[in-house]
Parts: sequence; structure tokens; C-alpha cells
Amino acid sequence: MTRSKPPAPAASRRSATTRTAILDAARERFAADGYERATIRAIARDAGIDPSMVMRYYGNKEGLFAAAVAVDLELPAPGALPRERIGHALVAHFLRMWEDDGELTALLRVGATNEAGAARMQHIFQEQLLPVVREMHPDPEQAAVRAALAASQLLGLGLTRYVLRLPPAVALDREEIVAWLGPTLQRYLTAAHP
Amino acid sequence: MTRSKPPAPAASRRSATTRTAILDAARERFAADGYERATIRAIARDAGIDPSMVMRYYGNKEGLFAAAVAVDLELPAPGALPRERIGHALVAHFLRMWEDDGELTALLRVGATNEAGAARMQHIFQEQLLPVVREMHPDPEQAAVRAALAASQLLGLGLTRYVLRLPPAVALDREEIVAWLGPTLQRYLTAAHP
DNA sequence: ACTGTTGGCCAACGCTCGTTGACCTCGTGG
DNA sequence: CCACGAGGTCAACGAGCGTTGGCCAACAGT
Repeated sequence: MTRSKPPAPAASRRSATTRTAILDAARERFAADGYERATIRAIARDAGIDPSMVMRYYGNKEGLFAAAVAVDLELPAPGALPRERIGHALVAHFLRMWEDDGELTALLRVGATNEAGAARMQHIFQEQLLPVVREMHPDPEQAAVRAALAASQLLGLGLTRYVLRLPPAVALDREEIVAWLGPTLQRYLTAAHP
Repeated sequence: MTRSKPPAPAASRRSATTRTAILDAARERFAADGYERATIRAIARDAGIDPSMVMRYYGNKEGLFAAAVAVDLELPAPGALPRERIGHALVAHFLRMWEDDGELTALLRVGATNEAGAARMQHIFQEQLLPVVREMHPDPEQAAVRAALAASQLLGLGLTRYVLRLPPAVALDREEIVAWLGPTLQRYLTAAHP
């Protein structure tokens, strides 16, 4: 892509280019095929290099997955949005994230069949979604339950729309989804315990 | 299919026993490992027989999966339950079905990474869930959207609780889940378009 | 008693996978 | 000019997979 000689002597013979090419190809393959069927050989072929380079750079297949799928949900800072709009905002945010690239699809596809993938999803849930909910509900148990409910609806959306591709779920446009799911998330996160 | 002897001294040299042993083992393995990692060899080992027997009985791995995971959601006949309680009833019903055996977990795990598995889920959606919703909403587009929304929440629950095993989702007891998700399903299925 | 059918095992095939180690090729620093 | 190290290729390994075909043992019908 880019030439090679910036200003400095460093970065010489294009390793960075190859590294990101590998990661891009890996993300795509993991998203399309899941962990087992996304073979290192296929990823290397997509990236236009030899399979052994993948091993050199990322150690083994697990390391490659860890490097390729390092999800940051980019959730808004707690308090950054009004409490009574958080449901709609979260749904819209997640829709944008899902369609950004295949990273979330890859994570979900792998998480469904691979132990390490599932563990990574738990980690993301705990480190990224839970803190936002905790800001609203200091009681830890309350927060955990409400965050889990929110996750169930948000992941269910991703599952039906981007993984299983149920036709009616694919056909909906974003506004409509936000209008339907927003109130659900709002209730899970802010309503009184039923 | 089954030629043999209906009237005669049946059950002789135990083929039926083996067949169901294979199906049980297959269901468990597919539920635990997904399609690729649930190997015919492992399934045969669990069933206490030779891998080649699996081939004899079910043709190939796809045939085995088809035979092992033939989901019947056992949804109530349309009109069998009051329209204003259908949300709670559906959630409770699905919880029971998920915990019955590993069949739904197997279906979801395989559906997330396997084309045929995803197609089977679409088929079940269309043939089993959609008709129930159609009974309430004659307009086909309305019915499809509402059924997809319901599926997203129900599958999201199954995903977080039985596949990913997010701790807070596992810790919830059934009544609490019904109390939280019931109103959601109720709204997706019966409320006015938002 | 003979024979065909049925349930089952064993051994092998061809293939693909992740992974490894030897080798090649240059641009650069001394 | 030369050595070196980084970027990259090639060929092979051992293992595991789905699948096949041949063989064996025991029952059932004649």
C-alpha cells in the first residue's frame, strides 16, 4: 500500500503491512467461518503470504485469534448520555459497531463454539458493559442482572441479524430496530424490578 | 425405512438400542462442541461402538446431525393461550425446552458456524414460530417482523445462558427471567408498532 | 444342516490441519 | 565490501479427520 521510506530508517521491508494484512484476513475468516474452519492456511492465502509467517508473527492460532479480535465496544463514558435515553442510544451504538467490520461477528461465531472465545466474551461483558450499568445501579447484583438482560437482547439481535441472518431480522432498518429494542433496553437498565 | 418384523419377536440383536445411543451421544457432543469438533469418532466412542456403524446408520456426518437435531418446539396450538399472557407463556415454554435436553443448545452452537445448521434454524423459525405469530397478525410483514424480534430475545437468552454461560444469566432463576422477558415478548407480539 | 441377513469390528484410504525448520534474499550498518 | 538480520518461501512432519470395504459371528428361515 503505502510506499516504504517515511523519514526514518526504521520500518524497512514492510512487516507492519503484512501484519495488518494478516489480521484483516483473520478477522474476515473468523467472522465468516468460526474458529475451526478458519484455517491458518486460508488466512495466509487471503493475506498473500505463507502460512509460516502467521506462526512467526502470532505464535499459534490462539494467538492470532487474540490479536485479530481485540474488541473495544467504545461505550460512552458513564454519564455522557441522559439516563432516560440510554436504551435507544445503546441499541443504535451496537448496531453501528456490528456493521463497522466483522469483529463482533467473529467474536460471536467463535464464542459459540470455542472455550477461549466464550471466555473473551465474558471478559468484555465484565470489563466494558458492566461498568456502564454499575454507574446507574450501585448494588452489584442489580447491576449484573440488568447488564446480563441487556446483553441477552443485544447479542440476540447480533445473532439473528448478522450470524444466522434470519431474513426478517436482516430486512429491518436501523431506525426500526432502535424503535423496537430501545424501550426494551431502557426497561432492563432503568425500570424498577418487576 | 424399517422393513424387518413388526409382529415378530422384535428387538432381537439390539439395533434400535444402538441407534438411539448414537443419537444421544451425538446430541451431547454437538451441544458441547459444535459441528466441527464433534467428531464421529468421539460420538462413536461415547456410544460404545465403532465409527463405521455411525456411517452405516446415518450415511454421513450431515445425516447424523439431521437425525440427532430434529427440533420440535412443541409450541401451543394458536389460540390455546390467552393473548394477553402469551409473552410470559412463551418465555416459560422456551426455558423449559432449553433445559429439557441439549437439543436446542446443539442447534444454536451448530447454527452459529455451520451453513446447514443456520438453514435449519431458519426453517424452524418459519415453520414453527411464525405460524403462531401469524395467528395474531394476519399482515405477513407485521408477523415476520414481530416473530423475528421475539426470536432475537429468546435466542439471545439461550445464547447468554446456555451457550456462553454468562454467570449472571446462569444465576437467574426461571421466575425472574419470565418476569423480565415476559413483558418484552408481550410487547413485541401484541403492542402497537412503536 | 445350510444359508442369507444382520450387527458389529478392524484396518486402511486420502485429505487437511497446525506447526516446524531449513533455506533464500536483500537492504543496511560497519 | 561484507556480514547480518529481518522478511519471506518451501517442504515436510505427525496427527486427526470423514469415510470405505472387507471380515467375523450369530441368529432366522428354509
